[in-house]
Amino acid sequence: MTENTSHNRPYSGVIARLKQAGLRPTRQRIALAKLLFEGENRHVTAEDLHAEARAAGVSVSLATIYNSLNQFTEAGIMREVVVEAGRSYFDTNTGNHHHFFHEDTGSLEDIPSELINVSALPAAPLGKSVQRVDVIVRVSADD
Amino acid sequence: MTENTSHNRPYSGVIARLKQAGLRPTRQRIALAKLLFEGENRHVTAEDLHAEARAAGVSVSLATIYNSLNQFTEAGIMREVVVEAGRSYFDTNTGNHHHFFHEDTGSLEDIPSELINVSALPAAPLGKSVQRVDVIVRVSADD
DNA sequence: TTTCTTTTCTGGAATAATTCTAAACTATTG
DNA sequence: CAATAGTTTAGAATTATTCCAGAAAAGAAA
Repeated sequence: MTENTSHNRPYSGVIARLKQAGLRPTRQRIALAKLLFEGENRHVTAEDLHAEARAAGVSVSLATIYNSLNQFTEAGIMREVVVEAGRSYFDTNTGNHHHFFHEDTGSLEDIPSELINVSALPAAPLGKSVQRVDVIVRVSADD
Repeated sequence: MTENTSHNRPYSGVIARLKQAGLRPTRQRIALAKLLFEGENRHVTAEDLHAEARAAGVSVSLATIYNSLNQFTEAGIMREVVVEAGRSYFDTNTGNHHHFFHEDTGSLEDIPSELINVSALPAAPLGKSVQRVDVIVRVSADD
């Protein structure tokens, strides 16, 4: 019987996940998916992931890192978080939540959505619908 | 008496405003400040403002646009809004408020802070303080 | 004014993040 | 296994922004 939880699990779990997302489980996508999805949720930039892959002995081009992160995002198994002009972060947590952005270290930290209460949203303009509400709490070392 | 149009006023408010911000009122800063601060609040990119300046017959280099927007932001008379990786918006409204981001047109719209209620914020991590809370409501045309 | 000092402006080069391209490669299907 | 459709790759191209070093302009002083 095949295990099918989203926890740590063998090789095949990541493959199933890619297939379900409509992506061919290639050598490089499998390697990247393992780095990203086996373990805790994470926030990475393309460069981060590239360095990590190389450190893990996986040979993947930077172009493929970008392709994969974008495909994972389109497929809904990751999401993009924009906090700084000129750099994109990708988040493996696709559930409803928000972020602390540590301005001094450039790192992100999840805030569970229950902890933030966004209410009384004005209606979306006519003919438009709300895609998502992002709350970014910017923190930095005290003055 | 001299003319008193907003286009041709030697002592328009912008000069005072620049001085108060600790910035020398130079020809190009005055021209840009007039475009930005005389009238309604606005959201511009560097390219937007550059095009607008040229259209208004003001000759300013793009480097100066970037310098000025960054200086205005540092001086606290504008603020930067990050909604899309790879593009910076600058907002003349420095008060407490939030934004609709129209994903299809790439434009921003203010949401008065009274209309959004962000509560129960988790405490900022130790030794850090909250710089700002940004709420971005992403909207796009209905499917 | 005239001169001096300091700040600002500018075009072009430099940088950084990301996307594009076209050829080489690989997974899947028959 | 061979055909074909999808994927990867290195490097070129693109985009947004910053850097640079000389030229111009602003403020202060004489």
